Amino acid sequence: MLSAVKMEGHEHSDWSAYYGEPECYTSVGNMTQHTGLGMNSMSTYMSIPGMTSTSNMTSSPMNMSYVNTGVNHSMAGMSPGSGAMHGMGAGMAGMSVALTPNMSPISTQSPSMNALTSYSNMSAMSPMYGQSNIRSREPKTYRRSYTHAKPPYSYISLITMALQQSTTKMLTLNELYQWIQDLFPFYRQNQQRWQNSIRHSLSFNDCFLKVPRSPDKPGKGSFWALHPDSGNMFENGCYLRRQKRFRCEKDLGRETGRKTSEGGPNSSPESCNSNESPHPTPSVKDVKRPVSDPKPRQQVMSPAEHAPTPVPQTHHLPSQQHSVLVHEAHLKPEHHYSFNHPFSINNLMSSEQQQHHHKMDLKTYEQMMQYHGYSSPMTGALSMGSMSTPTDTSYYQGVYSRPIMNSS
DNA sequence: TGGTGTTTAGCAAGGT
DNA sequence: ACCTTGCTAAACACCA
Repeated sequence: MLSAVKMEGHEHSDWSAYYGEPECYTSVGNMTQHTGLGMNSMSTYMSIPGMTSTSNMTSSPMNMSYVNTGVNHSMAGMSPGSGAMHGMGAGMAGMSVALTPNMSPISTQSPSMNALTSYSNMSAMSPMYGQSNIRSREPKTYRRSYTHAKPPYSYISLITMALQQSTTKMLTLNELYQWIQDLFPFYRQNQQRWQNSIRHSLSFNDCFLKVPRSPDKPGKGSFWALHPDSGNMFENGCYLRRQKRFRCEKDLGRETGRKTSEGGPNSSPESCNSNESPHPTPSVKDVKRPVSDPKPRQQVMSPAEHAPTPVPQTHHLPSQQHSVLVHEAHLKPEHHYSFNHPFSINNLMSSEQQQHHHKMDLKTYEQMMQYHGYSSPMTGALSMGSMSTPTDTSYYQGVYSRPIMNSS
């Protein structure tokens, strides 16, 4: 299963270079101290001696622990009884089960802290996270900065997650940057490198659509959204690697003669967008893509063609564009994030946050659907919990027991 | 001028 | 071996 996942293998040297000290990349469902909700699932991305991915994945109710094998270091960073885990409440019972016996000191003594502990390292690298009160104890336990731990997600995954987490399902490039950096401190370094890759991914992959800004929302850069048909890119909600690359259906029809998946002489400008939007008028920019381009840029939605939506926005993005996406998402419901795969975004984000935003989005969605004359229940892009702003989504803040939103 | 967006190219890794 | 996916670098154009 995980063998199908490319685990940043080319960066193995990077990993091993960091393995001098404990390291554990973990994503958890909910780390807030006030609730046990959402702890039924969790994913761990850690390097643990003597652990194999297969051995981990079998017995765990969470179905996985992502483990780097062959790494010889201790779990010192997950020191049992660490004060960093103060306030971590119940509801994390499922976590310890996923750990192998050699992690028993942790799991037995404090099951609720297993996968969290090492993530506390991240508080050391950012003033923002360093403010966490749970960080105040045993500082020397957290020596290794998590900026070194590259998330197991591909850039496409990260973009997809960010977009899906967005209330409006659209983000500007800068917001994407911010979301990724907020969630993964690894990406606070070498920005030129990965941001270039992000831009490349956005432009290159059919699954991402560029949504121009509306005239009343001037600013730099367009919005980026997920293609409404791209819902199956990450089967079972696993964001590690796409099962299959999404390509525009119309392009696919023309790409029979394409030599490789990356480019072809047959991507005509009028494909793809023409029937996905009720008003298929591509912007000027999108019709200029060369014939050999792998991804014709006609997929851009023109904001002027979409009726404004009198829906209260929980995000700062243009409402009419939001409505467009919701509309299209409604036509092509996405289900891929309804799964609870360990590497799904559901596990990356606080489930409580998701629930909260789910409610918000549901309300918004219903209003929107009313406006547009739709009446179907929420099954599309808004069906997943979403976040208002990237700053709200900081995974680590959730880890650090920061009271999140509705702590009722 | 810097950010954004597009395109090309090379490479690595995994799957068939 | 070949194909596909993903990452990275780089060049270039456009625009606020």
